[in-house]
Amino acid sequence: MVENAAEARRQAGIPAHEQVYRSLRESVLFGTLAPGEPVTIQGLVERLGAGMTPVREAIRRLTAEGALQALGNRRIEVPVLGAAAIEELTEARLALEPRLAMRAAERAAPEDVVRLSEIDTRLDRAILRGDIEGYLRENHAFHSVLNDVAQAPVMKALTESLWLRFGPSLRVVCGQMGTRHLPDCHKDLVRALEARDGAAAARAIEQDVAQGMEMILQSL
Amino acid sequence: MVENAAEARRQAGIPAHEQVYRSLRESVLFGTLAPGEPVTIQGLVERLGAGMTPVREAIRRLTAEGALQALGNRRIEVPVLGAAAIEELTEARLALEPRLAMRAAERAAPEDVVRLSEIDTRLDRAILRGDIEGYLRENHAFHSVLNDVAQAPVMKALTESLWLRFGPSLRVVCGQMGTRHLPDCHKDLVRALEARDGAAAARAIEQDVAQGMEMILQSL
DNA sequence: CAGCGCAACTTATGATCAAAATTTGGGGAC
DNA sequence: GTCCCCAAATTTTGATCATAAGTTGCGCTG
Repeated sequence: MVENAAEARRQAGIPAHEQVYRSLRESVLFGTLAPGEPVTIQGLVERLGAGMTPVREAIRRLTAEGALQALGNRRIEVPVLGAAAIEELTEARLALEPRLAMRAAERAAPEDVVRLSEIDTRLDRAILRGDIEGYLRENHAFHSVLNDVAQAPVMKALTESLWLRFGPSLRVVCGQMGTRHLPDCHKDLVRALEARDGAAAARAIEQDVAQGMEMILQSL
Repeated sequence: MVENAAEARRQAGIPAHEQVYRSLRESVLFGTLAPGEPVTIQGLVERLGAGMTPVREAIRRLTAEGALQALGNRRIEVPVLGAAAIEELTEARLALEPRLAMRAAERAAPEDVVRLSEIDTRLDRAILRGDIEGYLRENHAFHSVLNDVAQAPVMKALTESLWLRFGPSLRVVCGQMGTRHLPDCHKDLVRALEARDGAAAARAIEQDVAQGMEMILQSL
């Protein structure tokens, strides 16, 4: 990940701070940034070949979104979640995501259902393959598309903030336990969308959230 | 608000970007920043007597929190809320704030109740006085303390993001309608906390949210 | 009303200063 | 003589600024 300088330049038009933001965000969700890992400005400047100001802005943004945590001492790290934090995240997810699923069920067009099915297929393959990053990416994509269909940009943004918070912990859990035993209530959800059954969609997501977060909680 | 340079320097130890952030945040919640108003970096540099980098960081942070909106064209403004946005904000608030109130009721110490009562007293006085900024500040303080008592930092952060989003619109409404007819279910809430009745606390907040947001919705 | 140029603003860099962490070295205790 | 602890020096990292370079939008001219 050192040759990104050239890659970054390639995407001209997109400001550097945005590129750094996306890159860092991916690292939090799917990459190698572990809970408790320190994030330094200068480290990112070197790793991404960007200037200080864009890196700085990206870090502030991700800190505001809860993906990073500013320690008092001008130091920044990936937050370490305790049991209380995970329980709170679960409660917050249960407050928001079933509502989004319900809205999605009321608004889903057939092509949306197709898109979600395709993602779920890829997700299953990633699980069988034991591909952790693939699982994380497709799982996130599934929920992201679902929340797009809900047409609720604010609640989607809040939910994304929650995902950024438990992302690193989820990745650790997957690394420990492999991709077997992962929750997958997506089939139920797709069926609920097809049937335009909001309540069923909400229940499916509720299951998915509860199982996923329980797994994180179990592994301390 | 031009002499803030000296004032800012006085608060040494707190980084400039943090000071700019707080100042700008106050402007969004209680100040004179109206929906649709453009926010320029240079304007803030001059107004606050700060450098570009700290201003830039503060803006990114507030943009991530939804207080500001980045238009595509490198322009930033205070978001203008339509009916759909207000309805979504209402749904999001109803998803989160009653839960926080319930948690607060389960955890409130007597001194917390006292603190909230005091704020509510000042709030009533501000209403009688017709002091809009005072109302906005005390109202926010009331809910902020309540959400602190709930001991749920993540859900509190999400809720703050919602307040930042409707803050400017609420202020406009108050300017149009004065401080009469403002919702105040805080007495019910304080009683519920005293009785440690979580369900009653949730109902009180639900009322408060519904009435307040309805008022914003009514005035377009 | 199309094209052009100006003015305002944004983006990004690198330098500079300050603060925190880490290393290093010396002195004392056992 | 060895080990440990504390303090000074070094190094790493963060914060801020001044400025150069690049966009955007607006108004003006033809």
